[in-house]
This record gives sequence, structure tokens and C-alpha cells, in this order.
Amino acid sequence: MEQADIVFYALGHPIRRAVLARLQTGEARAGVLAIEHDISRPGVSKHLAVLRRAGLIIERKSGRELIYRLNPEAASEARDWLNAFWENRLSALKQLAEARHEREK
Amino acid sequence: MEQADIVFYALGHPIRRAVLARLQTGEARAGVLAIEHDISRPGVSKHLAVLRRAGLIIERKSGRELIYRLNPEAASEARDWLNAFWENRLSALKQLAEARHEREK
DNA sequence: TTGACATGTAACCGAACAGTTACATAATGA
DNA sequence: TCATTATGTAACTGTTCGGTTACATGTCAA
Repeated sequence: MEQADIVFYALGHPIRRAVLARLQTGEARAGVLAIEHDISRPGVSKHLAVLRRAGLIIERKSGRELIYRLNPEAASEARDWLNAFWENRLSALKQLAEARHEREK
Repeated sequence: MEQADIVFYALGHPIRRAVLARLQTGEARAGVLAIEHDISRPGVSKHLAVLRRAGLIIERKSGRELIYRLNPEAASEARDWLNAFWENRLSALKQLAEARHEREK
């Protein structure tokens, strides 16, 4: 299982992306995230575990609370993949255009 | 169901991303894609349907063959989301750094 | 020390997924 | 016309997922 697989899988669920967007506005406790996204505490806990495994978030312990924030490297893997995909596609299109141009000479 | 949900869901499966990467090298028939990715024809057909619904690929009929290629707009939705995510996070980090700087004056 | 609180893990369940085989549809070419 | 080829759809199935409730762990505060 590649890292990109794990990251894209994590990004595949709307609630998990919503949690990531939420954490852009600042770190938050697990319980707060559960309320904000209308899901049970165990439910959000599982989503948070998925995001953590993907390296998208980091947890910090403060007393009996677990506070989550974005990983500084968050989503860079997926972003790199998509950007590479985008770039390669563009060059592929460019080659196609050139080939067509050559044909029509 | 938002479009971003559909796109990220489509990107969430390794075979579907492999098919996208494959299509960067040029368009291909469904049967060829099945062989190349070691999956049955109906199996690849379902993956292709998912990718098509997400707007990531386009099909073209040539006789009795269906030839698939990347959509010119492929993955732009997901790419935009990730880039926005990235940008927002950077500005959030910037604000954090500024606040810390302010505190330490 | 003890009760309350915050969270994660275990166990469970219905729904969705990803794969298969069998069948339907449509186009080729002999 | 008719057998063949390319593909999609239908029907089915084992597995995974996403959600819940119940329980365990660990920390605070009185």
C-alpha cells in the first residue's frame, strides 16, 4: 500500500475533507470536531485516525484533551500527484497538437 | 452530492488513478485497459464509468470500440481544491507566525 | 481518593464497494 | 445473413466502510 493510496483514500470522504478545512481555521479538540460535523465521538475519532495515518493531521496532548491540527506537510503528497498529473497531461496535449500540426502540413 | 465529492471518490481507488496515469500516455480501448490493469472487462468498465461520471475521462466511439481519453478539464476540480487548501493553510501559518512574532515583541 | 470528563478501542451491523460470471447490444467482415 | 468481436449492464457475492453503543484508559478537580 503506497502512501499516495492512503492519502487519496483519506481525502475521499466528505467529512474528512470538511475536518481538514475546519482545521485551517485553527486547531480543535476531538469532541468539538464531533459536534461541528454532527457525528458521534467514536465516529469522528475513526475519521481522525484515518487522517493521522495519512499524515494529514497531527495530535497534541493537553491534559485529558487531544488537540488536532494540520500537519505542515498536509496533502502535499496528493497535491504533488495532481500537479504532476496536470503537468504531464498538458505536455501530452502539447505533443498531440504538434503531431496534428505536423500531419496537416 | 457535490462535484468535488465525486471527483475525490473517483481518485480514491488505486486502479482508477493508474488508469488515469495510463491515459496520459495516450487514449486506449476498454479491453486494453482491462488487460493492462489485470482486471476483468466488466470490472474495468465499472471503473471507467466512475471516472466518466467524475468528468475525468471522455469516451469516443469508433466502430464497435469505445476509446477513452483524459478530459481536458481532468482533475482540475480536485487540483483546485487542494491548491486552495494549500494556499489557505499557508496564509493560516503566516498569521500564526505573525501572531507569535507580535507576542514576542 | 473518588467522581466526572475527554477520548480511544472493541464489538457489532447495515450499506456500499469491487470484483466476478452470465447475458444483452451493437458493429464488423466473411 | 451469421458468426465473431467489443463492450456495457444485470445479478450476485465476499469484503470493506462508516456509523452506532458499550467499555477501557487516563486526567482533572473537589
